[in-house]
Amino acid sequence: MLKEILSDLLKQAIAKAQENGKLPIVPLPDIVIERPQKTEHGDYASSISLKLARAIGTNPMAIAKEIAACIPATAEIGAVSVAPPGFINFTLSKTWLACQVDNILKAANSYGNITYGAGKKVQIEFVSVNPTGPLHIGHGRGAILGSALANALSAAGFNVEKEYYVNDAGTQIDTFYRSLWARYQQQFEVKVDVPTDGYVGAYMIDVAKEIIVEQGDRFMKLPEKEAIAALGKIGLEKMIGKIRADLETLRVTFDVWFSEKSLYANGQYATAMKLLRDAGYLTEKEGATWFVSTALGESKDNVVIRSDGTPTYFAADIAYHYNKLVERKFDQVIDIWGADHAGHVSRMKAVLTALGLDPERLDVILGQMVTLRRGGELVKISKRSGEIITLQELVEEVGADACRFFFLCRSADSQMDFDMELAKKQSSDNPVYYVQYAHARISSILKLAKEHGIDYSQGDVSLLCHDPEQNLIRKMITLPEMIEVIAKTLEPHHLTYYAQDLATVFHAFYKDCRVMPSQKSTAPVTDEEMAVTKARLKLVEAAQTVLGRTLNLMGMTAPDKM
RNA sequence: GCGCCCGUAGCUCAGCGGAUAGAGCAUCGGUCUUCGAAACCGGUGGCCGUGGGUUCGAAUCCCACUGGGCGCACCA
Repeated sequence: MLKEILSDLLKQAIAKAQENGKLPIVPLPDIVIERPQKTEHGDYASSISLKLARAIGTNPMAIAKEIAACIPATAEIGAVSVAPPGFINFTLSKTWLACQVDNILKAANSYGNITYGAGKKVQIEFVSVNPTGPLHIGHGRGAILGSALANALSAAGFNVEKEYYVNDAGTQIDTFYRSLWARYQQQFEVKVDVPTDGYVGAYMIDVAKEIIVEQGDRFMKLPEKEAIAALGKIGLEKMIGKIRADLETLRVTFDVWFSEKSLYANGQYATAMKLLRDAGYLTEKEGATWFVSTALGESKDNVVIRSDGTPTYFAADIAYHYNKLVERKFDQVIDIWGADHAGHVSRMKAVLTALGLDPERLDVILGQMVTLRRGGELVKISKRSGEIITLQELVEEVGADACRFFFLCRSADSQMDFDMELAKKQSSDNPVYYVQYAHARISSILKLAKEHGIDYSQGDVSLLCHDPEQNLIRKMITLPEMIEVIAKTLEPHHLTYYAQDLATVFHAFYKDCRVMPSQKSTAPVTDEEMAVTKARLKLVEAAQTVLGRTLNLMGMTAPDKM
């Protein structure tokens, strides 16, 4: 990647300057290559001389000049300059930039892929909502974050597995079973109430009705205990099926649906608990078993096994993470949780330490709360009043593409407003359409070229030397850098900004540079004009590749027409 | 009380140690006889919550304060 090439060049230049006695030998700080905000400062810059100035004790401008003088000429660099207070600025070579168009076309849909991840096994676990109710909009944010991050990490060279942890054990499942049994009986005019702690939502009635359509009243004839278990199991499958279908309409899919129950069946729960006990991190208190998190600097201990002998959610999660890191040997595990689970993070990390694992192997991304609005008006999403807007309703109203873009365009750790009115607008106000429109425009140019039978495969990219063309190429070649940033920070929101920037430079190019020869003109097309057309068609196709890839990473469609 | 996240343009938010702080929307004004005007160009608009500190250099790092959100169960 360019940044590495430049930082290597600087390293060599400094070494050379030191050999020549132009610079004293001092310990080298990290060489950071950054992108200047102002275009007149070039494409890349380094402040290395400002940092060296401290150690050397002379003025940074002089140091910068010495270093710059030792930078050898390379294909990539067009110019090196020094600017106060001591920056070394690099401008990319015009011919090198133009050549990148051919590289992009050659790489096609793999353009942007990098080797940063080195094939490391990464698991991203997200959504993982209890299968006891429908997904709401907050879950949508986690779903999109996870699926886009997975795409980006794959592009960054990681071996990624997406997982949904199904909480199919524990008290909430028992409650779900009893609630469903009540709704089922009600369909047969039995006077029973949904348990007071139960799930009262109308969707439970729908599930009960569905089961009756498929299986009739056969559960009414079973002993109650048996009926609850059998009915519940079917209901649970149906709920999971609904969740899966909801997510699929958002183009969110998983490689593994992992059952919590399986941790008890295969003995891994017991193994994890034994490891903690042997390491001295479990203690009995008030009839329950506690994880002694205070021994690891936490503010309080946590119950792992209740006094009635049942494991808590925390205990299951301990076994689950033991399974991920020890049994399945993921190099890195990323959990995406809602902000309401923030308190769970440090506990979970403490558990890993207690199990003798490196807590750095676990990253937790907390998606902050989402508020819904229509234009200026807040949409209440109170569970109690039953006004809750489900994820399904949101997707139906605004569409999967807009949903994905809007959930993605804010960093996970800031709360977000989701404006349904804006997301639905089919106009320039809406960034979703702005980006997709650029793609459609490109398709339409390429279609026109095809209709005219123009074969541009031999187009000469060195003709692409005008500013609008070069600026477009400049933006395109930062795709790999952007992917690396996401891999390092686990912040997929950069995708949306990149997509908008790319669309902007494309539209600017389109305005300034005509691609196809004018159809209205009566004069015959000259050879020079045709050569430019062919070069620009290559550029346009490359732009489509990069924009399409970006949309693809966001999980959005790249339409040929709108 | 303790912990985590946030406070940047009228609004929604990027930027998270570098050069004159950015985008979209809103607002004001320009641009269609030629590849899609769902587009482009320009103007207005900022004590980057407040106060200290570190640094050659701070919106960015540290401390205190302040406003908002979320946690602090033998719930998940």
